[in-house]
Amino acid sequence: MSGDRKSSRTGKGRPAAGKGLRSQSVYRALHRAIIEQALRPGMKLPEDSIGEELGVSRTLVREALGRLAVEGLVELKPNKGASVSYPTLEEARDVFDVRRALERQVMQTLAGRLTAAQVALLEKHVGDEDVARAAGAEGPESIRLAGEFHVLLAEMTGNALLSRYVQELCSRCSLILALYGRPHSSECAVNEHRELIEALKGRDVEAAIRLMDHHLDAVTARAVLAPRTATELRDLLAPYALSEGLSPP
Amino acid sequence: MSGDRKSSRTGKGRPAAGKGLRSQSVYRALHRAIIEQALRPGMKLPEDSIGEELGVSRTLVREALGRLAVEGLVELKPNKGASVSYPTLEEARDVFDVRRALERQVMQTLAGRLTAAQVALLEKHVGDEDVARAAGAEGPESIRLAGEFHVLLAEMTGNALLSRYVQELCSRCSLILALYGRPHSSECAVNEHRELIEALKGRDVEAAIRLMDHHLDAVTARAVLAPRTATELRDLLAPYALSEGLSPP
DNA sequence: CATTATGCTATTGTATGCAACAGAGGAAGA
DNA sequence: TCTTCCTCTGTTGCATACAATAGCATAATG
Repeated sequence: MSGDRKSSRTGKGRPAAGKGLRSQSVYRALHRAIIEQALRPGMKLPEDSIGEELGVSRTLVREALGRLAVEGLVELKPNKGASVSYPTLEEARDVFDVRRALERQVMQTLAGRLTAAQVALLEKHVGDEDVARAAGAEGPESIRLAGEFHVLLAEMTGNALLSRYVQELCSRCSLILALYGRPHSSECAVNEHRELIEALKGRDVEAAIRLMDHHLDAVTARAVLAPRTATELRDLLAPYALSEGLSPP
Repeated sequence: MSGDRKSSRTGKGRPAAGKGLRSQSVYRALHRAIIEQALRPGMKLPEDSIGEELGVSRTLVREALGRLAVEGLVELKPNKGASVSYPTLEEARDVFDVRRALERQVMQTLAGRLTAAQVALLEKHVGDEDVARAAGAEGPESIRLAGEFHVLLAEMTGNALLSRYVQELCSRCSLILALYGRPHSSECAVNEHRELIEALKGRDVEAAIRLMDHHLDAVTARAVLAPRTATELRDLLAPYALSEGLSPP
């Protein structure tokens, strides 16, 4: 009953409910820049420079930064300005926990209710994922596409709010994977996405939910989220230690 | 393991991660005004007037409105300004669906892990709810307190993000209940909250989750969310028709 | 030499000014 | 009378200007 009640087309045409035209543009530009790691975590984001670079005033940059801060992609310290978020391991786990909860809801809503067109769209998307993985190895492009698959699913529920939240969470996950992800992190994700589609075709809701749980477990496991609470510096240096053949006691 | 890992005190001390000082004040003022229905749904919110009323410039009002828009409390149409959100029934259902998913996660995290202090805090809160219901009948105050109970629970998970989302959703639910709620809508909520606390004391996670599901079902049912998809005007006029003894064909 | 005081600079916080757009109301024409 | 166009007002979109704060370098002092 709720398979595609709104605009089911998951495409671009936003519901137009937004703010100023150019403000939105700045927001999107920064968003993409962060997700694709042109702007790396921790990097400072001065209003002046950005505005100058994008040809707009501080006002619009400020507005965009504010929104990005609400969504957790940038950190905004009073009188100290904005910087690209540098999520801690704790925050990373929080994000994944919430994401699991919401994606379960997605599966519950979608299982056994996908139209043929929707299935086709999803399959086309995993095709794109395959291409991206084959071509650009597993750069930011792969991470972005993997996230978009989940956003696509969420949008198909017809629940705009659910969709917005999943999108937000996927953005943050991109950041997190970029920070803590091991090389080859999105390696087998594509196959898992195919399995998800298969599960959704059937009517076994429980199975679909379990599969999504496993998928997200796998994604989490591929990141370095396994280590127990350790001081931030340790987390930061561990990869370098390993790559140099050093082993911390 | 994640019962109270951060600041466990659910009290006031915000993590200080915010923007300008006065901007925040404007935001909070408007937020409260909306939740407590001083500003009713659909009401226009001109930047000038509000700024004048609060003694600040349009800039800060604009910033606050932007944030409120992201959180779904105000609607922001380009070149037409802001107004208090007037959620449709569809949107209301969306909100409740997402809320259910997240509050399940809350129960799962919390069941059997509450400290004595946390239990005491929760019980004190339901006490306040009782007082409010007895005194002010069931005005906005009751609705606000009912929402705060759930926020309190979410904060006890130690998951800041989960907490933020639940807070956002509860705010929207306040709006929704104010719009579509029947009289006496929060009537038995207090007892249900007590039952939730009892369930959390035990270790039966499944039972706790089921109870929360039932509670939210009940809350939803108390609103007018039952009627099937109907034209907006109809929803709007139905209560008036009933109160006048008229029955639409 | 260490330490504290102090002015400078760079960046944010806030207010205001100007241009653009939407909508209401009236005037002109059919 | 009805329609159409136009002006006119109120409000937003965006840019700029000013005030305030943080951090740093430097200098003064024990």
